[in-house]
Amino acid sequence: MPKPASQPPAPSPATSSRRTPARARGHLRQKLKTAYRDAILDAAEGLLARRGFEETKMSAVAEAAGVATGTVYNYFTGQEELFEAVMERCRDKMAATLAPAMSESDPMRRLKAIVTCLFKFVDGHRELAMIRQRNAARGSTRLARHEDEEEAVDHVTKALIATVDEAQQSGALRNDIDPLLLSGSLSGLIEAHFVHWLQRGGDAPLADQASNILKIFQEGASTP
Amino acid sequence: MPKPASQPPAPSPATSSRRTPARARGHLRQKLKTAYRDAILDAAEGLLARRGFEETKMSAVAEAAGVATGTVYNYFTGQEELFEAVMERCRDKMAATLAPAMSESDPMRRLKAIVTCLFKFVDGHRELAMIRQRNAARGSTRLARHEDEEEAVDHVTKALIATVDEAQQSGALRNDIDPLLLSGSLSGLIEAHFVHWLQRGGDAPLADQASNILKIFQEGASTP
Amino acid sequence: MPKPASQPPAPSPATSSRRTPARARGHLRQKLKTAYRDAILDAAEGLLARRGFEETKMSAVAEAAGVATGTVYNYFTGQEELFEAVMERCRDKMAATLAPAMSESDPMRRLKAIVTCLFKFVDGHRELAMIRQRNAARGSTRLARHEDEEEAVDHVTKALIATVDEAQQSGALRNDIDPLLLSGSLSGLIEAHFVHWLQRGGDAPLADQASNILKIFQEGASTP
Amino acid sequence: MPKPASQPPAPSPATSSRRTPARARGHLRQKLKTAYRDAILDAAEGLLARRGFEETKMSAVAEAAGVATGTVYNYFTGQEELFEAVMERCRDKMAATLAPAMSESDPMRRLKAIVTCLFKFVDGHRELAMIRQRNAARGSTRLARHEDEEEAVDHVTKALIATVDEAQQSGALRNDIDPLLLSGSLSGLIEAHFVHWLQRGGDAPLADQASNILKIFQEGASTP
DNA sequence: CATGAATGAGGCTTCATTCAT
DNA sequence: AATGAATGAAGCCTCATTCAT
Repeated sequence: MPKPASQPPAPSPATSSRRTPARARGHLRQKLKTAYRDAILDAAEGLLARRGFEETKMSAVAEAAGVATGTVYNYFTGQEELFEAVMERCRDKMAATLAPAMSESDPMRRLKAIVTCLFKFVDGHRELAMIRQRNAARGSTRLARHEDEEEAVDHVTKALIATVDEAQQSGALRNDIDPLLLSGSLSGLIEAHFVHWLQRGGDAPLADQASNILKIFQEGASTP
Repeated sequence: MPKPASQPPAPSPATSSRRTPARARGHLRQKLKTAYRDAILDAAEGLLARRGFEETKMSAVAEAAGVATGTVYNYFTGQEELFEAVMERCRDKMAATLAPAMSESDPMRRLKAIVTCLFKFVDGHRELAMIRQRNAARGSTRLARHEDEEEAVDHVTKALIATVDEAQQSGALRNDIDPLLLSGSLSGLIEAHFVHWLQRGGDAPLADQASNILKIFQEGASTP
Repeated sequence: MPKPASQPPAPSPATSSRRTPARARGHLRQKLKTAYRDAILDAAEGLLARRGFEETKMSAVAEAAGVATGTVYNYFTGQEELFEAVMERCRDKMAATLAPAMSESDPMRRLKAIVTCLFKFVDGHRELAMIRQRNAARGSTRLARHEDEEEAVDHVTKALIATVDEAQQSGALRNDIDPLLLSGSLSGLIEAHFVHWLQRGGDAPLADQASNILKIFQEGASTP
Repeated sequence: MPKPASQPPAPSPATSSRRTPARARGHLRQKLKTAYRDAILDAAEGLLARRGFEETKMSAVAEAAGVATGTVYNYFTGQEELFEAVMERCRDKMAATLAPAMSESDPMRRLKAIVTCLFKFVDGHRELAMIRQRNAARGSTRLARHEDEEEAVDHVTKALIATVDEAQQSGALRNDIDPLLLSGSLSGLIEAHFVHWLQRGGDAPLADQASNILKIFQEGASTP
């Protein structure tokens, strides 16, 4: 509706020359901008998860988002920034997902809560989860490439490390292993379950397996 | 060094184009071909490990191998086949490395032998190992991509699965977990150690940590 | 400042959409239109002088003018017409600047007056002057491009040609040289002084040098 | 002729396995490379002169040179380097053209020789000359842009400045004018003649007009 | 009309592959 | 066969222009 000629209330005479109040229009614009931005991010996220970083062309992202190629560049300066934004949003969502788990005070229970949260997240955001996994690989290779660059460790990884460390100090976990290595081991177990789940088709809910992981992690694989 | 071909005596310049009997020449040819092929594979392997799949250009491979770009295409039909050949050779070397471990009859001892062999291999072929890790990530994403394609599971992975299965049946490992998941967990632990080792700079010998892994795998991380 | 439009009294919010009688409103409209148009031209002029033709983007012009990109297209059909309009306005201003000089009847005095006017103009409108110089180069190359296109010779150039011609016929200037070439020579001298002035930083008033130019033009560079 | 099977002289048995002697082949390659490079430079030169810097697309250069787009990038890293190379070759040719004039010891005669050389050059290389002129404009605008950048003054300009300076010190040219301004004035005169010549169609030989220029420069335009 | 984001044609550049020598 | 330059398809990005609000 471009021209609602009658302005019944006309709240403020000063702005009466504008058909739509500036504030409302700005709000609309803002919403539209966010919608576009999100659509692009969503499209990129899906493609990144499905095809990987190198196979994700800007034009494909634009098409998937239902916009023109140039539009993408109105929201992101370039490919790198777009992908980075996807990763960041991914990290943010993961961090948000993790938040409730972090309030658990007992370290072992917190570990379990973390894993449960993670898997709940994966159940709801398979694509994001796949990106995260890819990026983990990317991360470790980058590490090999520029061994001195920034750490950029995942929020989740950090949480695991801290919690494992705490559990070791509280005597709940064995003390004869570098906490970094131990938390890495837990990460490896988590990823193994994730991969296993993917290979199974990703149908069954993953969250149920959190206790499985911790069972293995805590008790080991030997016959009890 | 693509040209180790020794030129025997070369009796007379006039007949030099037919110095060698046909059979011997064929043999020489064969050797030369193999030498070229290997040089190219070696170069590709190094670059793949160092720069990754997407950053490894055919011209760079050629240069690193000391041949012309076109030559690469005399030995491989294209980039994909070349990289595939590198991966295959990598898998073969891994399989060969694994062979002695497989002769161990007791499954638990065999598991430890496998891990030890793996880490010995990594100590000696860091580049190959890095490729393998990269490819693992690649593999799992590919899996997602063409979920119905070839299995292409690693020899090592197969060995682990079979051995874990055997150990479960012999009662050495807990029976309440899918053998695929259990062996995947072991793989995850192995990779976690590998990554940890990479992050530490990859200096210390990795083989020493085989027992560490199995300790965690068997006993778990809880305080004994 | 595209909006100098003073809003008279604005008697009642309810009738605010019809504050002004139609004729007055038309007048206002006209003024507003001109104000916008001028703002855009001014912005374009500044950017053209500063960044050059190829580096001057429509969006930058709009921003500098304080309007939206699309608005520019309400006043000019496109980039070419806008730039052409800038050039035309530039030519017009030059012509206006030149007017007083043209009333001088003696050709030699008129030449000096023209040069003086030119330099006064440059002193006051450095940007326009720079555009004019740029366009001179552009012009001569365009000439080469579509050798048959419009003449589009500058008003100043025309004035110089006519005056030089007159001076030749009056015997004040040598007759053995094509008047076009002779006036071109004077133009060249003028431009040389302008460039020299630019390279010196463009600080000192340029108008003082008018007599220098005419000295060289009339007497030549040899020791008197 | 790819396979001249008979190698009559066979100078050195060691290289007999190569059909074509390495040196000869290298020579051929070198020649071909130079031919390509020159073809590209020539094409770029023509387009730069005809269409200008901003209108000269890489693909057009390639097409004009009769090569594929990518080929251009085998010889120049990018557009900037290509254009720079054209300009450099242009400068070099100009410098070479100027060389004989510089051996003249008397400054006034040298000035005339320089102008004559310049015009001879223009007669033979109209395109290069046009590029030079464009670049002069470009140069002076660049100057305005980054007023502090490198000087990058033309060899010709330098020669003129030095010679004019010398002529002033020898008393042949008036001393009451900044030598830079005086040589600039001469440059302006030269360019004016060049432009005039272009506008006349560039048919008549330009070199004949060298004396005209110096006449004006030395004696001025007033009736003698 | 003003707005300013969407559009998409078009430019520059890269690199896997081919091919004449 | 080896060579290495030529090729051109394809990707990223810019920016003049359009158009819904």
